[in-house]
Amino acid sequence: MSTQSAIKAPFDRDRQYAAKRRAVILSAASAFRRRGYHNTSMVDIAKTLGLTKAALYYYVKNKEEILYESHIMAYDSMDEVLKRKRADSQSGLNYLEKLFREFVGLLTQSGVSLLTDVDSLSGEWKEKVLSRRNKIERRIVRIVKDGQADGSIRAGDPRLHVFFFMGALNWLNAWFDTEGRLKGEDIADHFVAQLRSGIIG
Amino acid sequence: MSTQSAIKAPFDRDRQYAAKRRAVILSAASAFRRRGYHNTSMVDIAKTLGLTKAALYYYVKNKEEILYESHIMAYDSMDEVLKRKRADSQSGLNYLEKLFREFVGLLTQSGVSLLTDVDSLSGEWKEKVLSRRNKIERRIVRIVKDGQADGSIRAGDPRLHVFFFMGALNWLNAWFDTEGRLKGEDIADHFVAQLRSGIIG
DNA sequence: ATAAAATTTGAACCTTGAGTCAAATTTATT
DNA sequence: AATAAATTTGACTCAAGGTTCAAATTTTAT
Repeated sequence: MSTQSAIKAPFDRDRQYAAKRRAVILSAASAFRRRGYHNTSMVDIAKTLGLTKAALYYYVKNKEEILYESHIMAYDSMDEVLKRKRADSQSGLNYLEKLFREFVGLLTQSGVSLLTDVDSLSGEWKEKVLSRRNKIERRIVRIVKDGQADGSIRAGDPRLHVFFFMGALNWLNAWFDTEGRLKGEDIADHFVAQLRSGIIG
Repeated sequence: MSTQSAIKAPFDRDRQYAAKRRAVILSAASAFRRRGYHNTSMVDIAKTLGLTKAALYYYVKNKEEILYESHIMAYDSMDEVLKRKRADSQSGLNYLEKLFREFVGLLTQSGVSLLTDVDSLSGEWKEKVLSRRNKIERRIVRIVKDGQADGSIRAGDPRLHVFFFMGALNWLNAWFDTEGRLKGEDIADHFVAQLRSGIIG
């Protein structure tokens, strides 16, 4: 046990730390989504976790970093979906449907939130977040274009197609209530259907 | 002129005052939409109008009142559209298309903004704004139901139909740039088409 | 059991920005 | 031109909340 733990112990420590840091960010992100960034104080975030304001600074440089990391986490999740679903694309439309369903799942099942408070980030951080968002948006636009090429998606400015249903996604984020009677699966079904018939070729 | 102006003068004063107050709110609303409520200071608002922070308080009780009034103005505009378009409804779908086009017009042509910072309002004010929003939402849900009854709109939870395309509207509000190359009319055409095919019966 | 490292805290500090107010300035009235 | 009313301002107060840090506490390793 001694040689083992000598190696594992610091590793576990790091894992503990990382897990706690992650918890801080996830908890904060959820509050940001519900109440907004500026309506959520560091004290609020700390209290939710049973900590003191000061303790947060052991895990995080400042409040802005929390906001930044919540954005990054959301985009990481989306990237993961993008990557995971890449293989099985029958047609552009089919690919898009699958993606959209997964995205709705992220927002309703997992605790992922798309945040809108990008303007509360400064300089560098803001740029990074915006560039991540643009990257994803461009990838989706690309898929729409492919769908238009293979005839599965109807003509029209692909960016406008994307803006339309991405708006639905962002708005979902604002009204969806985990406790509510509407179940995530049902919403996904409905949204995918509406996406599909809205852009089918 | 003397008897006339004796009557008109105070009236004109009031009009001046009201016009200026309105300018304060519109200008602030535009800033709120772009940068967010909390990222816009009273000094910012004042500077845009060539005034000093203190002068704003001659027109407005406090910052929150500005946010409240911007919300109300937006909903007034939407109510006006709702009322104006009521008469000529062929079918539920047709009515909805017209409404949606007008709404897109409000956001792209007129300076109207749908704001999301409801949580920065307190108690009474928050309730009033939410009740206005719900009222409009219910009216639109009602139209969708009518459309389902007359067969012009396809089945499915009407609230989800509404959430979907209202999301597009709210999101439009976030990305649309008055200076950009996309013209309001084109967006309206595209969005109406997508709305239509997304929910047609 | 003890020392070292990790974690958390209480009590301050500091900055930002909202709101106030008496005085100054501008505009309207006679 | 003089006066009154309306409008704007500069200088200030004040509270909220983010951030810091030395000390206290808890956890881990020997």
